[in-house]
Amino acid sequence: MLTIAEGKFRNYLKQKGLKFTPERQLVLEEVFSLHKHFEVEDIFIRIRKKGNHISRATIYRTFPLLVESGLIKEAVHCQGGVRFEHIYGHEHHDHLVCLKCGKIIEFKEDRIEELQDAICKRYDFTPVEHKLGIRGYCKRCR
Amino acid sequence: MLTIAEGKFRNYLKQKGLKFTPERQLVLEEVFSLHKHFEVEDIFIRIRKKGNHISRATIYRTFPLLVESGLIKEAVHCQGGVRFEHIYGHEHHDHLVCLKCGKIIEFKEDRIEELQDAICKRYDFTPVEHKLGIRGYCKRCR
DNA sequence: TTGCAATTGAGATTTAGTTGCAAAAAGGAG
DNA sequence: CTCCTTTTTGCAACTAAATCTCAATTGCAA
Ligand SMILES: [Mn+2]
Ligand SMILES: [Mn+2]
Ligand SMILES: [Zn+2]
Ligand SMILES: [Zn+2]
Repeated sequence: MLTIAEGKFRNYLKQKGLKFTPERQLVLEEVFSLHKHFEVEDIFIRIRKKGNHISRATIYRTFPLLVESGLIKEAVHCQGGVRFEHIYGHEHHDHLVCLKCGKIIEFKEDRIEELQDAICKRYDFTPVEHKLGIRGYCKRCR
Repeated sequence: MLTIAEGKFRNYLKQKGLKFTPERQLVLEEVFSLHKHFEVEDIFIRIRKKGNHISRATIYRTFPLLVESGLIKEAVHCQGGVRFEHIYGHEHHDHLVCLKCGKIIEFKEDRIEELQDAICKRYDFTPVEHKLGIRGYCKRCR
C-alpha cells in the first residue's frame, strides 16, 4: 500500500520537476501509517515523537502535493482545522458529523452520486470533486 | 421581508435576554438588503460606505446570533472566508462552485434530500443541517 | 563531480477571528 | 420618566492557522 502510494508520489513529483526528499518521505509514511482522518498538526506531532526532525512549514508545503497527486484530500471542515483523509486505497464516501462528540460516520450512497452527476449535466458543469457533510447528533449524543 | 425577519430576530433576542441594538439592526438590514452570498467583510464595508459606524467585532458577534435565530447560515467555505446566505425567505439548496471563476450555481434536488434522510435513519443519526458542495468547472471556464 | 534549481527550517508575517475591558446604552421595574 | 442592572460596544491586544522570506542545504541530472 505505502509502496504503491510512494510510487505514485514519486511519479507525480518527477513529472513536475520536484524532488522526493527525506522530509516528503517522512510525511508520506506518517500519513499512510494512519487509518483515519488527520490534520497537519497530527502528522507534525507524530513525526516529532518518533525523533525525526521536520518543520511545520514543510508539512504545510507537502500536503498540497499529496492532494495534487491524488493521494489524499480534504475530508471535513470541523471546528478548527481542516481534516484530511486518504484517497488512495479507499473508496469515495461522505460523512455524518456529530455536533456533540465529534464522531464521524462514513457512508456511501451510489444513488446520491448518480443524482449529482445528473445535476452537473443539467447545468453543463464538469465536476472535479464534491463534499457532502451532514451535521447532527449521533445515536449516543441525541 | 425585512420586517418579518426583524420580528424573528427581535423575538430571538428577547427570548435570550439580549438587546435589539442599533448596531444589530444595521447588520440585519444590510444582510437582508443583499440577495446573494456574503461574508462578514462585505457587510462591514457596506455599512461603513453608507456612513454608519460599526466595528468588525460587533459584526462578528452579531452573525452567530443571526445564525442561531435561523435567519442566515454558512453557505460555502471558499478560498478564504466563510460565506453566508439567507435562510429566511429562501428554500434550501446546495451549490456548484466553479474552481476557476468562483461562480456559484444553486440547485435543489429533492431526491438527494430524501436519500440523505434515509441514510440518517440507517445510522440512527439525527440530522440538523447538511452541506453539499460540488466543485468543478462551469460551462464558460471548462 | 559539478552546478543549479528545488527544498529546508526558522522566524517573521498575514489573515480571520476572538477577547478583555472601560465606557455607553438598552430596557424593565418602579 | 428615572433608576439600575445587565448587556453591548469599540478599540486594541491577542490568538491560531497558514503562508512567506531568505540564507543555507541538498537532490539529481549531466
Ligand atoms: Mn472519511
Ligand atoms: Mn446559496
Ligand atoms: Zn455524538
Ligand atoms: Zn467558471
